[in-house]
Amino acid sequence: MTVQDPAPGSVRGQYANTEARRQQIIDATTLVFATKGYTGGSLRQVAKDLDLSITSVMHHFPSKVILLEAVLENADEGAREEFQSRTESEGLLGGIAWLAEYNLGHPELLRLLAVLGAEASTSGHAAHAWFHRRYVTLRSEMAAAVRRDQALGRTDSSVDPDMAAAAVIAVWDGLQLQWLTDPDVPFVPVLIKSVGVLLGGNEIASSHD
Amino acid sequence: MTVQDPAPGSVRGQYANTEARRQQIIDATTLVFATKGYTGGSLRQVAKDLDLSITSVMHHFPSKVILLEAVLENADEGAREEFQSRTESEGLLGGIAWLAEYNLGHPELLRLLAVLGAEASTSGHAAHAWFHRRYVTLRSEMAAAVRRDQALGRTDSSVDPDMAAAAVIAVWDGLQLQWLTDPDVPFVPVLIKSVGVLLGGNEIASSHD
DNA sequence: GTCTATAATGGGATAGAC
DNA sequence: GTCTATCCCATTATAGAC
Repeated sequence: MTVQDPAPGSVRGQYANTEARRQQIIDATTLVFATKGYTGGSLRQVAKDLDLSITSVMHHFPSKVILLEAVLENADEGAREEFQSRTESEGLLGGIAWLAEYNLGHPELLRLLAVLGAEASTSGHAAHAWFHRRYVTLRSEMAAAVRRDQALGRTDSSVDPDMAAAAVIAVWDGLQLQWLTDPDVPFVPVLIKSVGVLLGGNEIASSHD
Repeated sequence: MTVQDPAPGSVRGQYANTEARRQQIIDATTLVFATKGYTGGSLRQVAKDLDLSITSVMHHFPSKVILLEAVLENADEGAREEFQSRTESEGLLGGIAWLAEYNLGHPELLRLLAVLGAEASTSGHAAHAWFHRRYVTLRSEMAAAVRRDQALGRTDSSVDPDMAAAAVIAVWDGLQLQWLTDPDVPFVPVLIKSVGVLLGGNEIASSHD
């Protein structure tokens, strides 16, 4: 039982403000970490962007690491559910096509995950465990989607689901990085085409030509 | 004409030491930047690792940015030539297979490029131009290799060289990141398989099964 | 070519007033 | 919940001794 768990019927009183502030801080920090990284980004910058004092920021998030975790959770939640439902109804390729388009509208989240993901690849990093777990989950979810598509006859059964999952996530990450570095790179078309090829089908390739 | 360009016949005298020191500093900095990033890495740490004073380091590299550029050049030079010659003689897939194995022995360089590449995706970063140029060059070299393979009949002619180049680089970068985060990920097999599929051939797939 | 010393700036975190 | 003030440590960079 905590203050985040008010009695039923409560309007949360003063805590409504707190929730709004927390979200403001998370949003501002997302931008800062996305451009400077975790080690390079500063709470001072976050506070300045929000016209707050650094102590106010630290009132809501007692340490920089705790703020980092909140930022990561927030970044990943956004499109997860919609992606899952699209993947189930339209197949993996359909889900990916939707999410790719969605991502184009949120470059700061992409950059955040790219920058922090690379930074956190060293085992000592504050966010290493989070990203490790994220990749494991992502690969297994995507492999499951491939198997489902195979069972439904939407994907060639000769494809190895685990290999395909790792490869699809890899092209995705890699193309995003190229696009973030150079916005002229045709992110979505190349991704769709590549995923189509990796999943063993070329129906999409022909419908795209 | 600079001090790095001594008269013919010269033994370089005292400059031999300088060259060795420069390389030591570059190597140490590579490790530091690879784990902490550019903004997060410090010259203090570099100096400490080498048992030098920070001013000695800054004597050889007047600023942190200049040191960064030296580190990047050094990181990328290593295997470039061998990769090119392998690609010409054995085809793109052969070159990639060799380089992938080579890279497994130099995780710190991979991590450096991954961390800095993501960090430098924002246009204001000190190394942004370097990575932008690197991607452009890489894509065009790889597209040329695909065209050469196609002319020699080593690769399906229906493959779009530019798309394939971007996709191959992407799987590569993406798989490396997964492998850096989790060494259990079977980097080389998945890469070879994926590149084979992306290049339109499945001869390798069958020889691998 | 390498050192000590120092400057000026910016980092995370804490204490206590209101 | 937000503030001011403060602590202590790390950063890049420069000047000058040897």
